[in-house]
Amino acid sequence: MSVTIKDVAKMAGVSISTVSRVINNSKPVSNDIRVRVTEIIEATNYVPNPIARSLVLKKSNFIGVIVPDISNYKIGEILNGIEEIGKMYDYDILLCNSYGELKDEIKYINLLINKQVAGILFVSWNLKQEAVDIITKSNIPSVYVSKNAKDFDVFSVGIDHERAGYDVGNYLISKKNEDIIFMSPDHTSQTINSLIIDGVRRAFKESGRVFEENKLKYIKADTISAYEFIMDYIKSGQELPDAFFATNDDMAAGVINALCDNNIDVPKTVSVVGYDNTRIANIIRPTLTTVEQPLYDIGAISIRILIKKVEGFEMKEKNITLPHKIIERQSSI
Amino acid sequence: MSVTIKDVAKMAGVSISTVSRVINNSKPVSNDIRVRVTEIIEATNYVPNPIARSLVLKKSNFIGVIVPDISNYKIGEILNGIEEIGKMYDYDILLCNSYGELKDEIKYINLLINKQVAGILFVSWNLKQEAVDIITKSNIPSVYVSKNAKDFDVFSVGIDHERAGYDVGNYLISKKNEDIIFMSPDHTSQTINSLIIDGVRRAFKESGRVFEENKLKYIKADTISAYEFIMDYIKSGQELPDAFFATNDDMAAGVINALCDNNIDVPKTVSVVGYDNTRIANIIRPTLTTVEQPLYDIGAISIRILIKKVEGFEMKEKNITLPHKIIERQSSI
DNA sequence: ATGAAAGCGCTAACAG
DNA sequence: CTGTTAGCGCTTTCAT
Repeated sequence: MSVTIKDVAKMAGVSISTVSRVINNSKPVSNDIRVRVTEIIEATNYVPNPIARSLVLKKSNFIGVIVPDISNYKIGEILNGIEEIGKMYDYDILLCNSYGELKDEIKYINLLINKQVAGILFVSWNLKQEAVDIITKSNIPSVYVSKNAKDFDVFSVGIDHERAGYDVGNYLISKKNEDIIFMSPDHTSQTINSLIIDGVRRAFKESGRVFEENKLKYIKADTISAYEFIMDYIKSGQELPDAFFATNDDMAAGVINALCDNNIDVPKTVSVVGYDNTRIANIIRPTLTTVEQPLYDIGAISIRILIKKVEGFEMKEKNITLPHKIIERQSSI
Repeated sequence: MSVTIKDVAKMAGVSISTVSRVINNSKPVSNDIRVRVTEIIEATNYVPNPIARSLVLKKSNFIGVIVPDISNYKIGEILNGIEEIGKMYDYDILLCNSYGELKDEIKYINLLINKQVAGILFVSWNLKQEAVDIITKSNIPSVYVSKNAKDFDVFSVGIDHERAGYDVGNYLISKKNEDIIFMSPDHTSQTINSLIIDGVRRAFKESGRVFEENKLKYIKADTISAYEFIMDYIKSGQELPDAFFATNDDMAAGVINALCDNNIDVPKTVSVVGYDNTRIANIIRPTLTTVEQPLYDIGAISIRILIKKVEGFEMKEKNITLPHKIIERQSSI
């Protein structure tokens, strides 16, 4: 059915080795033969069978990408970068969705190793030693995207969440907010959220403030939960703080909605700051001050590094930190 | 390095064909041998090399998925369904992002054919004959997800946008909205948007109303453009309609924001209805009445059908239409 | 510079 | 039921 190297060889009146040589430029071939073979390749639309090639080379041009949730906005942006740059360098993306479960992460790592992917790009909410170990042992080049990747001896790309938290802390302080309430979905260490809060703590410390632990509230990471938290807060009759800082935009949106539903002026009475700069930040009223991460670039750079590693370049820098940015909008003053 | 079928055969003291037979259950094998081989396979952690298998079978267990935009919310949800069900049946997803460009769609189709994927799942905003032709000619099983897939002789999964538009039309009419303005991003035929509007037209016709073409406004499909359209509309002093229907939630959000910024009560003065039921619909105030599509299911069912085709089942129904639903929220009354 | 031949790991006749 | 053998399409020694 489709044309093979044999067909090309026959048509050109040469051996298949010669055809292989002109395809891969692996050994000198006399000029007239090279031209003839090339012509035939073009005429027949011949494309080498990548599977056969993989079999003998023991290496595919697949890059296995494991992500924790395809439909997540942030992951989607990162994947856009990965896919675009990957294709640019002629690598194909083998996509695995782990749903953030270590069990599935490991399952997919093994699957990718078995498929002899050229490289593994591992995106995780929370990197675990076990996953790193399996990948490392396989000797397959790998790059990690995870907020805690720097805790491991691996190549990684990301932003400095502690620093971002620090920046938000300083921003809030500079705006003369005395009483600030922090909303974060969890208190286990090593999550993005706790890194952000760590940064805030540092900002507080540096400006001689005390970070009161009871100002840190653990709320589920969605709009509804944040909304209800604020409703309860108001109902309880406690005094409002000068500002709320939620570690993701969804929560911040819930805060704004609850405040507005109680006719509390945002930002005049209370400022609200989010994190992630999702589409919602621009749509909600008042629009949301938040922290932007270069998601597309995280994807693009991580795969670029991975491909360099795959192709044998020595990389010096192991951890690439990309810049974040506070986007100031209407919700803070 | 890794253990092959040869190693297993040697260890079991049988031929490689026998090992192959127990792996694939392709031919009867005596029980004791089967047990012995199985034990060795487990002990050695042997996994057949999928590349070698693909080479001889001329067929991989990859399913090529071409999507128009990974980071798009709707695509992400569909991909979730595709990935999850695909993995469940042991197929791997080869992801290609076409950015909706026919040129790239074709490039990736050819790439997937060359990779000998087992099947192609083609997701497109707007299916073109040329793409269909190439896939069809390759004889690779395929399933399409595109609002205009039904215009071609292919297997497809989706919702009936015309019918959804019809339902929205009837919904709006039943709510006693006399004057309605429709906002849609384009007027080229065969887009989702025009299908929706076609449905509205039918609803109008059936209830004896005239669909006035000047009530249909072509606006760019983003929040800002819709916002500005409404601002201009109000500034121009024209009378407000009873309702706005935008063919996506982002636009509807812009409408709501503009209306609210002008102190126009939604829904008491004007109702607003969107389309897609994105996260924004629940976050914006007032929350948005909109049309929900079963995105995850579209992905899940389309790949399920594709896999059945790949595995040789005869499918009778070519076009699967999944149910949509109007989600009534605060923005309409 | 070129060709013949071996072999990557596996499946599928074919023979027994 | 089991083993032998011939490839799948390609790369890569090893000769020439």
